[in-house]
Amino acid sequence: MAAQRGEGDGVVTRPGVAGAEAPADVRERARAIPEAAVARLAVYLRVLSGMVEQGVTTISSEELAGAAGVNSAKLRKDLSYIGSYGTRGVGYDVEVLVGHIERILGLTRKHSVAVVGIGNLGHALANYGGFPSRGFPVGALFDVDPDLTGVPVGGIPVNHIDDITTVCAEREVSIGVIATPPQAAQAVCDRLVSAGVQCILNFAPVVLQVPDYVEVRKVDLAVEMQILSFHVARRADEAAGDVVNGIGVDGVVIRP
Amino acid sequence: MAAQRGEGDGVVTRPGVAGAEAPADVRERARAIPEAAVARLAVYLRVLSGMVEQGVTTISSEELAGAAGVNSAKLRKDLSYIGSYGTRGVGYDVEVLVGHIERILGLTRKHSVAVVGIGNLGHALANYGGFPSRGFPVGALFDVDPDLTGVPVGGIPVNHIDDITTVCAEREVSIGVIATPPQAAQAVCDRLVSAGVQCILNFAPVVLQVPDYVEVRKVDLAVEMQILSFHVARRADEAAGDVVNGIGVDGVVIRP
DNA sequence: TCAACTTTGTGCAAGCGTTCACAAGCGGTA
DNA sequence: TACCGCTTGTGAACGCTTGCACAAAGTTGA
Ligand SMILES: NC(=O)c1ccc[n+]([C@@H]2O[C@H](COP(=O)([O-])OP(=O)(O)OC[C@H]3O[C@@H](n4cnc5c(N)ncnc54)[C@H](O)[C@@H]3O)[C@@H](O)[C@H]2O)c1
Ligand SMILES: NC(=O)c1ccc[n+]([C@@H]2O[C@H](COP(=O)([O-])OP(=O)(O)OC[C@H]3O[C@@H](n4cnc5c(N)ncnc54)[C@H](O)[C@@H]3O)[C@@H](O)[C@H]2O)c1
Repeated sequence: MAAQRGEGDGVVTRPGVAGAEAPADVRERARAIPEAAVARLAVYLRVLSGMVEQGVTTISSEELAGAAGVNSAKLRKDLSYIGSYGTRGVGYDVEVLVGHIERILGLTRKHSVAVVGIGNLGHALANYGGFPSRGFPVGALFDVDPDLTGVPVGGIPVNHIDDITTVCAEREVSIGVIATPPQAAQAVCDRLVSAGVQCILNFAPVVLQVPDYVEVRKVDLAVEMQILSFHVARRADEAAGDVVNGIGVDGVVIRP
Repeated sequence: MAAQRGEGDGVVTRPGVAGAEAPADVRERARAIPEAAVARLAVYLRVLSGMVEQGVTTISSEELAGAAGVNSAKLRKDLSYIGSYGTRGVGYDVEVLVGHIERILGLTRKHSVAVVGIGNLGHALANYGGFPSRGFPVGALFDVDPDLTGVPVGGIPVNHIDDITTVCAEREVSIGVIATPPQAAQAVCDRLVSAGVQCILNFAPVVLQVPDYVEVRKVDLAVEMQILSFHVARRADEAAGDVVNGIGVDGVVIRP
């Protein structure tokens, strides 16, 4: 399960075969893009979309890198994974770049999203306008609570969880979002998988067990905060330590 | 900004000095823990807390790794960053491990959280019981909307954003959560920073500019979905490609 | 047309993080 | 006590990621 990812990523591009047909080239290239670069490409896309709205037509790696908060060399390398679409001495055509990133990220088709668990968080997600506008229309909502079934949230009526298989099939759901209490998460996950959903975004603080072919990403806000907490603690320790060791005692506060 | 991190992390443990005082040892060790390991430690902590509740007293690296969804060697290495608290031939004492991870993550003190932007998402966050129970009491809520000021959400009355400096100081806020529309995010961030907040969790889809000493973590759900989308697309391409290339045509579907 | 200037795309080396594999250490047993 | 089996802790190798630095390739202006 963990092996699966390393396996897939490491093999890279079947070197010799290359050459002729463009589609194969694109395909092979897509396979070789490091996960970390994919995440950044999505960020570049967001920044570039903003640029388009501001009427910017051309942008240099330096400018885009600044706006995206990364090093320009890294940005160029990331873009090089998807092809050579820049013009030396000029920069990148914003719309062209948007098109290519969208293609690589598979955004040429819309991905219908199902939210399961229409509580506090589920309501916020269902009402959020940011998903449809970025290629992810919310296509279905599910909850176990019979009082909720039929009630429209964000314009979509809630279905009962028991209908998950048929509804997901009908509406061609490709991404499932789990926003149920942790106790229910694994069961919901299993039902999503049986319904044919292969991509899951999980907000419940539990580690989901899924078959190899299912991709799970988790968002655990408490973990995020704990990482922040670690940095605070480390910084406090550092400061304390430096004072104790007599380093930096001269009134120069380290990271004020 | 980037240089700063490498500097701090690389130096590692001033080897000779070791021995005597435990606190220095702990401090030096904390400095050397890789970011990726910190994120996983937070996950181990969550799993271990569950174990405590189930009455489990001892756990092997293999079991814990399974429950946390990682490789057992990685888990042991992660734990080794914080010290040697296992017993060979037996495993780890769950409570002891919980204590040490909490200490390393700085969870021995509570971190008061301020949520800014009490809209859809802000309401969900304010009502969420998962933060206080994991060491992050919500201490303040802010919004620009005058109709909201004074209204209690999740038991805490909303303050006006203009009072952010005084209120944050009073309540010793150490983590700021930004849940405003993207246009307002940078301004809110600046105000949080002026108010002395050094850790920020950002839900708005914008890249925040902050001074070096401020730690920002972002949660962009559309980016998460786009990463999932990439994998779907890649998988589709792979399947198509393999058929085209005549590889795997023998009816064996790759990742069905 | 040519030279000066700008910016991309990438080879390469260094740094991190992951994984393997096994010696060291502990508890239990005879 | 001496041995056995189990599990930790970690050195070392590997592979991914980052950042540097520069040739290649384009534009601009004379
Ligand atoms: N609210 C937040 O801000 C927040 C933040 C981070 C993580 N989370 C996590 O997100 C999840 C949801 O949080 P919440 O605050 O919205 O909880 P909630 O209790 O408000 O909502 C949970 C919803 O899930 C439904 N549900 C329960 N079992 C179900 C099942 N088997 N199938 C379908 N629906 C089911 C419930 O009826 C309820 O409507 C939790 O796991 C929580 O830990 C929430
Ligand atoms: N709702 C979601 O599920 C969701 C998901 C992902 C990301 N986000 C992001 O989170 C943010 C909030 O989303 P939302 O759906 O809650 O939006 P919302 O419009 O419901 O709420 C935004 C709130 O911020 C307040 N606000 C505006 N300007 C402010 C300022 N300068 N200072 C303080 N408060 C201010 C508004 O009064 C409002 O109450 C957005 O950036 C959105 O992109 C939301």
